[in-house]
Amino acid sequence: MTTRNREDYLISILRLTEGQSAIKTTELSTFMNISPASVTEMVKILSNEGLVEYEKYKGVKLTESGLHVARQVRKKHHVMEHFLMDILNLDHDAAHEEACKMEHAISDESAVKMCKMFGIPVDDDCKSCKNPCDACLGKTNDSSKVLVSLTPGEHGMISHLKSDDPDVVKKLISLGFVPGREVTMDSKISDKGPRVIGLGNSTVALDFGMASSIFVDVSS
Amino acid sequence: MTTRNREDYLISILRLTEGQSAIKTTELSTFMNISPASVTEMVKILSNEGLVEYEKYKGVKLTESGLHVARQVRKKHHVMEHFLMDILNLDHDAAHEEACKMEHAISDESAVKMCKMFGIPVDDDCKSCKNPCDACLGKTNDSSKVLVSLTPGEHGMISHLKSDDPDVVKKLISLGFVPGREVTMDSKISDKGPRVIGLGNSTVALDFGMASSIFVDVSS
DNA sequence: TATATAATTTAGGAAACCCTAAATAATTAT
DNA sequence: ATAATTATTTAGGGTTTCCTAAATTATATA
Repeated sequence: MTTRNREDYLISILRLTEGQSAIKTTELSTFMNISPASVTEMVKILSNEGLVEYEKYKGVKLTESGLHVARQVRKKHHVMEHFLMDILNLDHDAAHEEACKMEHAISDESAVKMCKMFGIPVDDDCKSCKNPCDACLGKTNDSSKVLVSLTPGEHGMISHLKSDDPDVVKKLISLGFVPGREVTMDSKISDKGPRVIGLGNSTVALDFGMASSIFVDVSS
Repeated sequence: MTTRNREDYLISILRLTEGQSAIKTTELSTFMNISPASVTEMVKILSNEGLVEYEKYKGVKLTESGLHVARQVRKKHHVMEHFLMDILNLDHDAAHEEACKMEHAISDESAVKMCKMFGIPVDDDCKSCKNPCDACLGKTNDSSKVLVSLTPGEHGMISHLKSDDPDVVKKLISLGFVPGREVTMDSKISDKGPRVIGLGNSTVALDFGMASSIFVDVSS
């Protein structure tokens, strides 16, 4: 069970070893603003716990398990920072500061859920991550699917419309595609082609762009 | 500057003194699952810092300033617990557990923002609080109006979200409707019909229910 | 009221981190 | 290659919290 402190050491080491293979304890000490002596002491402990590889006078680097822990924590940092900046509107410095505390308090599970919920973009951790979380892959928790992605026969209720072009939304509404209505995917010509959609008793054909602006909660 | 630990002591004392005026160190010890000796020791420290009143063999109670700190922390606990349960779908026990850690990591400011964001109902702390936060009063900013009530062309900043259905809030957040963001009422189909809303560069159509859960500070 | 029991506090110690100063190893310059 | 300099580690201490065992005070019983 790694403590807050140990986690801080690990992510700092991760940060500094990016690119290089190992760093000197003095570098770490400067980076973390902790005396060289304390760093040496801690690094020996982390080494005993199998989280880092350390050779006297040579340097430190993370082991596999240390890397795993560090990445986990850093991912938590990113999620929290995102939450604080984009949802609670803190400025970057304040968000970073606070995320440094939160990253140690949030559970793995909650962090993943938050990633999913906010559809957090790929963070650098996941570039080299063996099993990146959904969030890092760009998925979101929003259960609704874009209409174009439905297969013929699938149906559901329109949850919302979203487009960069206001005219598209208005046009859709004027066609009767309003949130709450039932739609069915009838058929499609091609992947990027128009879609034939069942809407109430009528059937409407929409081009790909329009159908990409409709989000539906699919019924099973 | 109170540490995590001290904060834990304070909220435990708050919890146990509710109703009574003072509690015995042994009670605290049982409640916190910490040895009586350690509690006595800590209580002396808290007393020196002016956070509790303590008389040997008599008992402990919070001072004004201790009460203030304890309430602040407990408010944070409630907000986090709410977030974890209603937004991230943790069950109560897990949420409580995790909130016990988060409550020490989140800043006062962020906690207030979260209260506002979720329009958290009055929590018991604020009943006797001298300056309860807006969120606790349930009065979410007089000046804010429900989004559905805006007339086309009106715009403003989202002040908070509030709905009886946690899924609605979640969905709104995942769509980008978070406090602080600018929204414009574009058009409405009918009184109880969906609304077309400008959000950043995109335009979204939401059904009446969703749009009724968004509160905005209208700009003049 | 005197004493047995229970509650509470003091004493002494341990673990996690931090620090400064002194010692030692590594590096650089002559 | 050797001395001077710099980097790193060891030594010795300090703080915060925790614990167990022993001492003390309060309470209850006879």
